[in-house]
Amino acid sequence: MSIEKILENHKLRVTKPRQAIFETLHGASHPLSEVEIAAATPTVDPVTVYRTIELFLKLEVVVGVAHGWKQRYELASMFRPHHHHILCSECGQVEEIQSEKLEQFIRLLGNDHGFKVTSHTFEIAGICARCR
Amino acid sequence: MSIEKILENHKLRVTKPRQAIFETLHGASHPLSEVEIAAATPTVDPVTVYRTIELFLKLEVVVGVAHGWKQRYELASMFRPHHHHILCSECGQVEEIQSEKLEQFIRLLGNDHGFKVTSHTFEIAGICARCR
DNA sequence: TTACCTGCAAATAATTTGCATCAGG
DNA sequence: CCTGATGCAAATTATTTGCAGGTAA
Repeated sequence: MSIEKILENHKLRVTKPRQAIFETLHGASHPLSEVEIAAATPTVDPVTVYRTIELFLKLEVVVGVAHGWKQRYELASMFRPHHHHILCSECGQVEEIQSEKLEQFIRLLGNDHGFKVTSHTFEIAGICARCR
Repeated sequence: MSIEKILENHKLRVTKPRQAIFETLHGASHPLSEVEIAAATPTVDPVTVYRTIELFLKLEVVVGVAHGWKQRYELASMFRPHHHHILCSECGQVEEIQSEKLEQFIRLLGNDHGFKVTSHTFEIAGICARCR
């Protein structure tokens, strides 16, 4: 599924700025703030960055990520393999977690509250086998 | 463990503004932004709110919570029964989730990777019953 | 007393809004 | 075309900084 297809599906226009902002996010190795996105996409007016990120959030093309004091943004799982992380607080080692059981559990949890789950954030910290 | 004790343990001063901001967070039924905290604590200068939230984050008295477009803050689990949030991306409504099954699931997931789980972050977003 | 904190003022930066124009379909 | 999207300007709001005075320990 491409960003162009998604825009078309929602009867929205495929424009240069939207593609440029998508490319910036696609090339990023870590989540970015709006200001960083604007700085990395100088051909696009910062105002348009705000409007586009808001749009991308609605379309679930990007997701917000807690980043200490502030919030940052990265492409949603649709554009990256969906996974979570488990971090060793001793040695800093990070492992990826993929668990269909977990994903299913989360959907059910939402159902219990009458919600249709569209996204989630999930990270674990602990002590890895070697550090114990 | 009280906020006063924590401040003392870190050789920091127990002041009215810090207690007032703590009380605001303690009385809140959902995560608040800095501006909301400032508005709910009119006896304290907004500048002090910023400085205090930053301090509380360092002391892990509060934690950041992703809230759609922006970031909000609430007391850390030490001060509240452990829970997570489910957010309606339409109307912004927030509900708390408490599920011992989920907590257990997370511990098992860590075990699978050889980790002893010490903490985790978990938030869901979706569309609530009313907005559907 | 004596640092640490706070409030105030003011600078800076972030975000939103209105509107004329542009361009995708 | 014709409507949605963009850029520009400008307003508004959020956040940071410096400093003088206040207050907890």
